Amino acid sequence: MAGRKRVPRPAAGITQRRTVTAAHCRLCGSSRALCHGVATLWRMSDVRSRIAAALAEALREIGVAEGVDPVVEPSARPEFGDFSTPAAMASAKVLRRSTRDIAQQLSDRLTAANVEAVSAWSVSGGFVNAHLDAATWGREVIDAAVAMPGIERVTMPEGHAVFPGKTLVEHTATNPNKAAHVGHLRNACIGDTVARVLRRTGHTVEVENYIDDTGVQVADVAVGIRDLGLTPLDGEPFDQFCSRVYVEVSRRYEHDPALQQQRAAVLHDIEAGKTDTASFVKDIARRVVACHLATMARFDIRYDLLTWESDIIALGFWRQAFDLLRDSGAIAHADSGQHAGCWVLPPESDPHDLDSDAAKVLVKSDGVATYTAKDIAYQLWKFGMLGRDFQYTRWDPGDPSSPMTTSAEGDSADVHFGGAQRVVNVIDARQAYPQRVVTTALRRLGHEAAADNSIHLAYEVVALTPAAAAVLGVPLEAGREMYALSGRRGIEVRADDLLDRAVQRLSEKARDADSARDVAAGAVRYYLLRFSLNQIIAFDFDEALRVTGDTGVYLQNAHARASGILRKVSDDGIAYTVPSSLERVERALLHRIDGYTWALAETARALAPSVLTAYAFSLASALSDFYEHTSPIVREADAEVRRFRRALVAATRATLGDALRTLGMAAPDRV
RNA sequence: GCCCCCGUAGCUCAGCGGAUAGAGCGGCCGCCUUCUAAGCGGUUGGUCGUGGGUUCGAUUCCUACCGGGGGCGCCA
Repeated sequence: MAGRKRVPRPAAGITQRRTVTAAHCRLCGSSRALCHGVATLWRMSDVRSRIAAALAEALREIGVAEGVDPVVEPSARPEFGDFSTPAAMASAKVLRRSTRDIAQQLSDRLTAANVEAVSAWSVSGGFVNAHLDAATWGREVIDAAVAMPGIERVTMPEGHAVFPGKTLVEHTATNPNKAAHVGHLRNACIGDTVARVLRRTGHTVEVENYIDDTGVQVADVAVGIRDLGLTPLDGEPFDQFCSRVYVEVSRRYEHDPALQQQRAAVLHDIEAGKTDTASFVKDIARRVVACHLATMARFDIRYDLLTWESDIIALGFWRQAFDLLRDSGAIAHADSGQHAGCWVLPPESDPHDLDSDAAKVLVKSDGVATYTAKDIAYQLWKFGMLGRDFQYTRWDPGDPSSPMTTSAEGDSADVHFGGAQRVVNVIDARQAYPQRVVTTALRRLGHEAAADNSIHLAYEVVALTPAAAAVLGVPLEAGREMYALSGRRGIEVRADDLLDRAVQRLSEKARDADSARDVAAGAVRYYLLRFSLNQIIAFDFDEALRVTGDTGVYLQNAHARASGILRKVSDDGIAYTVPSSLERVERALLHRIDGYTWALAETARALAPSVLTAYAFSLASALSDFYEHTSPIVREADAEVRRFRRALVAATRATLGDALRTLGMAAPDRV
């Protein structure tokens, strides 16, 4: 590459289409050769993108475009300016010249580039720093933020691409045999937030909730109700009743192993298509799913489609997948060895070793397909590679806002699901191995792109601190730091109960019941989202229900505070101007607002909700800092200052509101 | 045995190659006749598990250990 091609710098606000030039796609991670047609819509409306583009050009001019990334970051400290780049230090090595000379050279070229809203460049300690013209930059940031609520998608900044085609997100997938607990809720909050973030950044998204209504867990409950005659207590919600049955049946298995034959009989009846047993089990599952949907709706979590495992079986999806796998040689029948009589998928390391410990049995010697087998069929369907489709009906025909649901019968030619180009499965980290088997199967079938775009969005579990375990009456063991949740043993914090407790806590100070409910749901969501995905959440009641500091309550309160200011300070209808000299807290707040699209883009790229929670907290903190360290706007005598600060608060409110809604939280104007 | 995750302040966690390692909670001291004190300021508190290595630069990347958790089923 000549490295001389001039890239025209578009004026602010101009939208351009261009192809990503990095060696690897930042979205899918594959090399450019494998990543087909990913294009990015970028708008040079933010200074940071403009600086990065100008820097890239400057690096080309000094001949290091290949070896040095045009990294531009917010300056570590205000005295270093507004944005800084360490590119000179990296260039020094390539050019074998002094950092200081190169920094000065870059600074000179950047000065000559006349980047809009940059007033000066400086060099300090190897960094080249941009100093912004507050009046120009501030107006840009505020205007973009205030306009944001009206635009359908937030524009991705420089270097961030939108994945083309449909992304299918599967989450929740709680077994339909018990009430959802806080672990299931973590899954649902992650999945729901990822879907919201992708939609907000311009992606096409479909959300599915997989219902395992043919597994052992629901069979356990069927045994408890049908064979043991367990009945609900007066007023006991059906999902909680099932939780109790599940624990009771599991307890009885230990004393009465013969009881497990009852479960085997139930599973056998389902497999054989014996309709009275199947409909009995399906009825249990339906009623529990109704409870799960109600629970999740309290957190504003909804689905486009409920996918029933029984439909995958009834419609012969596995049979179809099996034929594809067998005909392609991806799986083979083991005639001898430890897997004799089974159809197995050989390990990644050796596509022919049927006897390996790492080989995965997909069809047991009794002819029954394993769970992972059905998951392969489902994954193929998700990518539209099965050549078959479900029938669909409305979950609640009387409620158009209820999800669609798969069905084995009926006629629904007008609706279509699946056929995605990318699949995100939100499943806890313990299931990494079977998820890997699924992608291996796709690869063996020759579906390389689908395998590459099959994302197991793994997250660690929620566990109990000793304090939380004690609250639940779990016997403590000396030196033990974590206690696992277990629906089977009844060790759990139910999602509904946790929310009830949060509502109760907030009712003390909330203006009314609706407000307490909204803020409580947001607070619980925030708590479950703020940990990075590979961190086990050490669940603690005091921490989860806390209302001060780094909490959802603080964020929502900050939004209400901004709304309150806007109510009190009337808009006089005269256009604001940004002063050329800003207060420390004003500049800091503008920087946080300016950083929103970057935080959102990074969240979408990494599929990491905690990036967005951390951003939202930093924005709310910046607002508090501003609020506490400037005099009340409502009493501000200088009309220009008043108009500017009002606009600044309006921009903050718009941005924080957008962030909260993208996190699935309410953005209340009063609390 | 092999694989994955975690180890940063008393506690819970951010920080995914750049400038003096941050936040919340807890402790201590302050601030409500001022747009919501669910707030703010100050203070206390860290050999970033340990040893090597790569680099101009490492909490961040590599490697070997140590400690904790999880996974390696003809369960889901």
